Amino acid sequence: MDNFDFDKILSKENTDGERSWAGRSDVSPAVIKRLPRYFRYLRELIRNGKTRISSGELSEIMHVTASQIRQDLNCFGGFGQQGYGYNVNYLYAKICDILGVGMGFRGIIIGAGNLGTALIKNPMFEKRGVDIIAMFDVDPNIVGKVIAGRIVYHMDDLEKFCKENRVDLAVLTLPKELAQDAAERAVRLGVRGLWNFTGKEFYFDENVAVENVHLGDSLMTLCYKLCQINHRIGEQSDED
Amino acid sequence: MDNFDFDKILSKENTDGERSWAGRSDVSPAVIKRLPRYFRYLRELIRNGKTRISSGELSEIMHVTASQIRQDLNCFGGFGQQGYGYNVNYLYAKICDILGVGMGFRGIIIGAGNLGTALIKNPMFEKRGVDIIAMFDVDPNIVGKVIAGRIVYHMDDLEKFCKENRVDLAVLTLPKELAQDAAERAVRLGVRGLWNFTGKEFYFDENVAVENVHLGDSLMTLCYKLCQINHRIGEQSDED
DNA sequence: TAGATTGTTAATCGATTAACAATC
DNA sequence: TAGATTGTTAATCGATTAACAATC
Repeated sequence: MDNFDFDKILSKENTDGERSWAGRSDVSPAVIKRLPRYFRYLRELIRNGKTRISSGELSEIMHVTASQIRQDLNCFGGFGQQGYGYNVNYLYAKICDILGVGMGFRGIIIGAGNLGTALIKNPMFEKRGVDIIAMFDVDPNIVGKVIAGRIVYHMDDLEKFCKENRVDLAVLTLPKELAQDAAERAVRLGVRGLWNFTGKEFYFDENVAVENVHLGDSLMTLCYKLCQINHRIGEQSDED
Repeated sequence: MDNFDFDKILSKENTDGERSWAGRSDVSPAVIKRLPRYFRYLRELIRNGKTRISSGELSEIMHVTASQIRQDLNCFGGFGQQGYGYNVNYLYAKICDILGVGMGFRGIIIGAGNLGTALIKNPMFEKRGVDIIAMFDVDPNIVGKVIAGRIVYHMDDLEKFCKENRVDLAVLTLPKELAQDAAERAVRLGVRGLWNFTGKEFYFDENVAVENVHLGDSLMTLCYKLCQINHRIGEQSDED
């Protein structure tokens, strides 16, 4: 059950013969932002052998309203069936289609330090159908190594590599100071997606997709919540 | 200029004598989510020696509307001055206060693998005033080591450590399978904040702050954007 | 058919933007 | 004073929730 073949679900009857939603949607950002979470929970359901689910049931598991789930899923057409609910496999296949899982995107990781290594060792990429085909670094102690099956090339070979291999996206896990240069080189070589962990925020033109990840922002949100809790608890004990 | 003393700004006239906002605010989630970004940009301005800024100028740098900036900053009272703009140091100090920078939160990292190591080697924690005082792991090859100045203890010593040291938050960078147990133990020991990278989503009671980080969601958002771009570009060449 | 559950509309709620009076 | 820029209100926009008719 644990090594469930998710790819099979994508290549089966669930997708055959139907027009793909990939890239076509004109859906609100709020909905799009929630889709990856549906993806995760649907995989979990599939792994647990669940084949059908109602919006009510899913709402309990995911801690959102059933109304929102129905509204969200309906943006892309009727995935469900009245009186029955949703077919889990079918729904999973649809969401994968919308999000580009199965598009066969290929990526490279620039910066093979701890963060780059942590990411490549995580099954995250495979699960989402992204194939990381190489890593790059400048450190002579790292260049030439093989990490999780990927060769670490020297940054000097970036141009050569990108000309010989189609690269759709680059994961930027290198130091901030080198980030701008690396990003610009990658984009010049035709890379259209940047997953950016460097802390710098990049703004390219509309033909380059950028995801700026700021872990520090998340840490601050946690600290904010901690303040709220501490404050509330402090107040309570004041009242004693 | 690069090793600017940000702490000095927090301890100076900017905070003295005024009632702290920490924990007191009743502000919309949308605003709170944006504050860490202001924090980053304000630091950048300070590092560049800028002492005053208008909402218009900041809006250009941050790619948001000036109106939103004024609205956001006003949730906490008048930080600015008509005809002048905002004092950068003062604004920085205020936002730090709201977000709990300077509260002296202390944390531990549970899981000293590549991700835990990547995080501790990043200046992120210091910048936000969070003091990571120890790391924990179960791997005998890692336990006993010192990473970025922090001793890696065995998980068996978690109880002992938490009883001898106040621990406000725990960073969970350990494998999914061990996550639930580690989280519950930490909470039982009085830890009130969990920065959770394990992929599992935790729901504790209202007295435990949890930030569930899902890097895969961010990767999927990138893939979605890539699909959109590919689709648009594909359409254009169809029209030729 | 009866029961269940979606699809979809309408109502509510919240967040963003625009505009300008207040004021430094 | 004149110019600049905030603070704040009102208008717009978008997202969420509630409700129920359609339908499996």
